[in-house]
Amino acid sequence: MPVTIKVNEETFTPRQQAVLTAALDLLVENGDGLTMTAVARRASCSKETLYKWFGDRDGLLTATVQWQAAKVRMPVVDRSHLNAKALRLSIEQFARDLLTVIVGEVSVTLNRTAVTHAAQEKDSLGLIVLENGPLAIRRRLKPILEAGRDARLLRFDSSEDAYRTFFGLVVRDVQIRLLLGDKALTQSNIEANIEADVKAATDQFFALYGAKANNA
Amino acid sequence: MPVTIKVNEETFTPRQQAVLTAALDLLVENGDGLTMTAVARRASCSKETLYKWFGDRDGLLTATVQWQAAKVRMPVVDRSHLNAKALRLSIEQFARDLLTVIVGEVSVTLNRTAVTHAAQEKDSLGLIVLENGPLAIRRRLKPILEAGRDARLLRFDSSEDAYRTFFGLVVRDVQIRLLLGDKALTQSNIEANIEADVKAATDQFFALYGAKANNA
DNA sequence: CCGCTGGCGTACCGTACGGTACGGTTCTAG
DNA sequence: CTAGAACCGTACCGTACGGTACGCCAGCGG
Repeated sequence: MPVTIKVNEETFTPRQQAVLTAALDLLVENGDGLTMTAVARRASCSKETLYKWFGDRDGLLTATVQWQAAKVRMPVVDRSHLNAKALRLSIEQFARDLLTVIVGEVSVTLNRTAVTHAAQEKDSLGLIVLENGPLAIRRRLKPILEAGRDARLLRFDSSEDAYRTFFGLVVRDVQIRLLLGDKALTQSNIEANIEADVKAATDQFFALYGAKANNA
Repeated sequence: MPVTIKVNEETFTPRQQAVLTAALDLLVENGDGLTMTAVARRASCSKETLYKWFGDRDGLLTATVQWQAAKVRMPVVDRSHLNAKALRLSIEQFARDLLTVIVGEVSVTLNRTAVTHAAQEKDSLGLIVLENGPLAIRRRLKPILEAGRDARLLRFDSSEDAYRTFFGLVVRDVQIRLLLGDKALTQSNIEANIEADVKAATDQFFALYGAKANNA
């Protein structure tokens, strides 16, 4: 019952990772209709093993989400020599990574699962996704923004506000529409426009927070 | 089995509305742990009646979501005489309404339910929420934006892009964090800042799309 | 007063699924 | 070769819940 909280570098054996992969696949395919029996069959393992390793269904779900979420690694941009061009490229890269991740099928599935979970006062999954999603972005983006400000390339009072504006400009209504299953947003449809959207968002961000207003 | 699709003005009797209210209350309280038995008990009606009226569980859920979603009515702003001040007030009002709705407990619950539903290729609820949420905003906002453009108060190529930017600037990361159950966002916490956020978003929107850049 | 319809309450059924038990098999250690 | 651990496969149990059946009462037209 007291499932060992997998804090951070919980190392899963390859076999366990295979199980988690199977679980994730099932999650992506069948939505939250994830069955212990189904996972066991897909992973060619016994249910007893599942319970031995992960405690219960929630434990398996948590491990899966956590394990996958931790794999999303935003590239760290170096903020050593910051000129205008480098800053812009960094921001743009952030926007690109953010959009690419959010649009991905895995991300949509994970977010849906976490939201579902949060709808039953079991907020553990929600917190994990939150931590590895928006908050991770924030942690990584803020230093860059502040470096930009120190270099007089950006202008803002609160880096928190700047980050949230950035998030809004990039994500817009895409994520919620994907979560709600908007058929008008096909994968290919979005991916084709990612570059344009990234550029637009970056332009807008600099228009709002650039030290000198640039009317692109 | 063929649940009659409640297209639009499906008039529910007062008794039925009471049932739907009960269902909505349970949804808000217990998340998606909505049980037919629980609804019947709460509404003091029999399960048989529920099935007679709504067909099955999904039918009840759909009716509830649809009925509630339809109650969210954005005030229509008159776009007869558009000066800069009136336009700004309209936009601001939109931002305020949008944020207020999105932040509300009912909205969070409905969106969570719809997302959960969408996670099981049953996208009906997702479509309903989508239709009455983001898309409703879009339908109502676009004419105003275009009127603003025609009056040379706004400048943009695509009203679609302008709408989406507006959405992003207003909503930012608030909705997804609420859906994921972020404890740092308490109801009161947000509501206290709504006015400031609304003003900031409006300022930013006009900075990006105003005919003349105003450096507020 | 009689019968009928609508709806309440409850008991009931079937099933799906979380969780457990157990026999059989492979692998490793000594 | 033997003992034991790990694990697979499967059968099994308990329960929760969607959905149905039925008995009962209230209101109402005749």
